[in-house]
Amino acid sequence: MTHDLKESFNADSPPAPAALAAKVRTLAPSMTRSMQRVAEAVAGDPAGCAALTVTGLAELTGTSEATVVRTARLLGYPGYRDLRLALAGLAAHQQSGRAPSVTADIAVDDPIADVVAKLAYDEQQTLADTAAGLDTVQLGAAVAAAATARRIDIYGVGASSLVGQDLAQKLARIGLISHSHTDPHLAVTNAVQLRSGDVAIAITHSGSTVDVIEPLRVAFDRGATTIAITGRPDGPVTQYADHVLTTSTARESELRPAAMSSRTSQLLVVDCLFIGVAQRTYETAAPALAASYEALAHRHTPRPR
Amino acid sequence: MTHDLKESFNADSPPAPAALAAKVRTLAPSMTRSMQRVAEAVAGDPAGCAALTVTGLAELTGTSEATVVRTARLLGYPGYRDLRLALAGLAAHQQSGRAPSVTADIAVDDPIADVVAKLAYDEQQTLADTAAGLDTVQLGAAVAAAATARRIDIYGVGASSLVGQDLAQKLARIGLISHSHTDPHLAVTNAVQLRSGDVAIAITHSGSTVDVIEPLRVAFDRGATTIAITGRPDGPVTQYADHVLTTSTARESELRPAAMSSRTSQLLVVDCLFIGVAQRTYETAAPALAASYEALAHRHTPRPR
DNA sequence: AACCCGGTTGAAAATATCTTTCAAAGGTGA
DNA sequence: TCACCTTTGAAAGATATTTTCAACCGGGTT
Repeated sequence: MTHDLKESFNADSPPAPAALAAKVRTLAPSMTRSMQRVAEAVAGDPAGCAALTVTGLAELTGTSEATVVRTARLLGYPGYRDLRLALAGLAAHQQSGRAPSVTADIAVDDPIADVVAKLAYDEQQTLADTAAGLDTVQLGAAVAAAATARRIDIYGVGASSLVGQDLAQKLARIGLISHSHTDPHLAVTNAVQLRSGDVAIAITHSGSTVDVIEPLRVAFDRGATTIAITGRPDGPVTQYADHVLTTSTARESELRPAAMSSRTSQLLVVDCLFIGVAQRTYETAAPALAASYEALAHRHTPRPR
Repeated sequence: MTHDLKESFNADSPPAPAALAAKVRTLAPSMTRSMQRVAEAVAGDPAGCAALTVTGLAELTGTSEATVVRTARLLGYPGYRDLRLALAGLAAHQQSGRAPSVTADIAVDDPIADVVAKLAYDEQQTLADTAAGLDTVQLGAAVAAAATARRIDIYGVGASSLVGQDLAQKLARIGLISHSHTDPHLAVTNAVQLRSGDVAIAITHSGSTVDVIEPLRVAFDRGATTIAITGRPDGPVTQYADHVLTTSTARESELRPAAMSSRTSQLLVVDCLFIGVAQRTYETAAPALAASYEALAHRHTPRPR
């Protein structure tokens, strides 16, 4: 049983081409120590690792062949051989794209201009990783469910609540009935009302925020279609999710909390979800968008005289 | 002597990068019949061949393993294994050469994968534009004011309110007193309380949202340091702003409302502001960040696996 | 035509590489 | 502390690659 589950988790993400570094970061928390060492080596020097045999890589990382193979499996490849091929591809890919020098962590004494550059670069990277790692099949399924939903409930607390509100705002603009819940009690209270044909969306970076999992579980039990937007596709929240949308996990530093890049990543996913829904409900979405724009016009001062 | 030595001696030791097709053509005449068949297959479909084992390629070309290895040697690789790695790299390289179509607008009938790519690309572009257009002097001044402020009030409505909340959340995490106001009446009511040494931040993409301008004006009149984060540096809001931080305005389409990219841009500015403040208040910010992280830990379920 | 000979080819053995198994080491909670 | 579960690597087992070597082919000579 557990074995089957693991298998399906690995299988749902087909051999990644360029999203490897992102995937390593996403999966790192669920790895054991030695596997992390291997993953680190692989992400750090794809070209170098591509030149190594299992034995070589095992020695380099101070682990065993078995661990190397296990890591390759966790990253979604059938075995080390295939990981190695992907690595070679990645290396070639990196060769063409220039790697800028702003990759360093943000330090306390960085001048403000550096902060801007590094932050912008990091967020761009996060976007690229997220896009590369997003499962379009899952996304498509989520879009289909949301587009035809009777109502859409969204759960998120902390930084994720803002993402939930953003989505709710946008969905409301195209005439869909959606609500973002922040209060865990009210969220559960509302979730009880859901039934088949409704959609519930949980947003949690950690994948293990109880305040968000609980309402999603209730919605799941009531027969609603459930969607999880999380950075931990192996986290508890996915238990109750019909569709899982994975956000990327960027490296964080002391000054740059993880919330920052997870938010960027979540927003991209949410935007994609929104656009997808807008496409499917174009007939009603387009006029609704235009109308909401019109309605807001008088809230602005007439003209910059 | 500018001519590349490596290239002229390519037949010998160095493994070919991407010039494989050319090399095949050059060396074809000196190949035997079955080797030509192998070389042809390899040059014709690098990606496909990279997926095959020696035996597979031998069968595909109707030859033997030995011939495949011989061909690999002739092409300059130590053996088939290395040819295969090069092939994988070549395939990835070719793959990357096609992506200029993402610059187009998002259409109603775009497949979901295109939506993801275009959206990610657009938001990356927005980030780059914002970073390039941000006035670091103004930012520095804003940071200085915020870092020493008695309290920080933030005004934003609609999509911008989420950005304001995001900033308030983060500032709270490093121990600063800040509040994000959404209700225009309450915002004004609170603004009246401000005085010199306080900071007021208005966030509005259009630069002319009355609900946001009004409280900023009040704060300005009361002597607080005022900051405007806007996409229209010539808009009415800047009248009452001591420091103006400009966000970028990306082109929008019917399906992609301006709110999307303005939000991305605003968030980057807000993040920069936050990091800047965190740097200046590092002594208190660092422990506060750590503490808030600790406090949240128990809100997650203990074991993710 | 029959024969020889250098070059070409593939079957199978030899080797290298990858994968699986399994028991010991390490850690965790009762 | 002990029992239990997880993690780990050594070695056995399975595949893939390389090498070996004898058969084969084609053309020129007797």
